Amino acid sequence: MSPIRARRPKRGEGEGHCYRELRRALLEGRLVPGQRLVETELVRMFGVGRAAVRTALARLEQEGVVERALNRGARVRLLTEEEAVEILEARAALECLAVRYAALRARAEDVQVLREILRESAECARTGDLLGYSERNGRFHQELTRISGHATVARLLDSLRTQMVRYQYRTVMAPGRVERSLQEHRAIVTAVASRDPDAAEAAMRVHVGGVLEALRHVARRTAAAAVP
Amino acid sequence: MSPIRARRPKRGEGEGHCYRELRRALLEGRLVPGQRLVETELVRMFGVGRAAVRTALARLEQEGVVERALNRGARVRLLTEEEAVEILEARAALECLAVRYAALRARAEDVQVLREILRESAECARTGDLLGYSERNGRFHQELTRISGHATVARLLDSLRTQMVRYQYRTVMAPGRVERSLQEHRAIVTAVASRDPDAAEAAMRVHVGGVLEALRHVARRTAAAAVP
DNA sequence: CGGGGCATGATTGTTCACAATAAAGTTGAC
DNA sequence: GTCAACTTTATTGTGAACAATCATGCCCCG
Repeated sequence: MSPIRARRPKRGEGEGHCYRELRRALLEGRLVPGQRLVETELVRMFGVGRAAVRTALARLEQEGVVERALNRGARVRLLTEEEAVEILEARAALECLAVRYAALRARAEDVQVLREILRESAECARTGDLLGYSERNGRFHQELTRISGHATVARLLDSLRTQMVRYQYRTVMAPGRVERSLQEHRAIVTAVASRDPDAAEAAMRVHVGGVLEALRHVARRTAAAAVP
Repeated sequence: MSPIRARRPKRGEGEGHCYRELRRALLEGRLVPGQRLVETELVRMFGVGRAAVRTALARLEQEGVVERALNRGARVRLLTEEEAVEILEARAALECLAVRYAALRARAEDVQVLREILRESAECARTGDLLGYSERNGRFHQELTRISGHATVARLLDSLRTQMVRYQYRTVMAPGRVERSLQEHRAIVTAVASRDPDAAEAAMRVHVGGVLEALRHVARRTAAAAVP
């Protein structure tokens, strides 16, 4: 597919390299759900051995991003609407926990970073740059989990966010969703800045509730379009 | 180590077989944290190829049960007290979500199963069978997630519970913990039986709060014992 | 014209051998 | 006796070949 490949990775970093590259390709949308992942192709793409590709795929399967059928290879997992809702619900529960820790542990510079992302988000919202907003949205949540310092929740959230990649930017498409999302983000930052874990969790709960509603709305619209 | 091995698995089930067996050995305490997992030994133990062992280890690493260092192989991951607390917190958040769904979706027979586990737990508590109680405790939570019908949360909880295996039965050792745990379980079943998600979540929150406190207590005692 | 069986190709699961690396053990000098 | 450099050994990472399985296309028969 893409004959351009990075330099041949050294011994020992083959599997990790393949894993990270596959993950990035997924996040950047270069791999669409349902797409087959043929091992020999990945070998050519990443310049690693088949064993490395194989274990990387096993890891991605464990993570829930890829599904493998016996003797039939791996493909990018396709989420049903129910699964997307489930993942978002799990994310919600964990993001609430994370933001609580973030409020407890945020340093002044962390709040500065959040405010900067907020500023960029507002700019994107003003100019109608939905893709840019979606990217800032991702960065916002990622930054919050980083600030939380909660390694376990961070790991779980990272995995869940990767799985949601296909729906991520579709949820902000709902009319008026961007403005509400931005407001909700502001509320979260305010709570974190004042080191109030309860308020932070409450604000996050409102936010993820809004995202869930948006997702359900998008899903309904998609379903309606599919049955004319 | 254990030369007794199950029948040679057929083609295609090597990796899965190895993964499940390793996982079971971990849960049954036959593998202790810090223990090295030499690939050739596992090959002999499970009668599968080294490639299968390799990918199984990769999956277990992704799951957080095993850690691997470059060129130095895999070993059962050893949890610090902080990590144990983190995992328990993540579990708490997800168990609350799961029990909410369980309350919404429980059928009459599901409640019967829970009541039966409760009965057995009470018997164990009465006779002072801590190990038996710990096992019923595990079954109780597992059953709740099954009833929830929430596949995503079930998967995450399963993974987190596996990681906690070393601390699981130590938390119930705290004096008086068994009785409180049993009462809390009863409250959860009552809420689920009356299909009240809010009450179920609240009861679960109390329960996991108690477990967390017990863990912190045990950890403190262990730390005190380590520094005489 | 349609469908079942059969060859064919593509792709995966597995095995083996080999190179690379880190840990342990050994030797030797000071 | 101790420490450093070297050797040995155990174990992992990797590559290539082989076998098993699935998908595809074809042919022959009805």
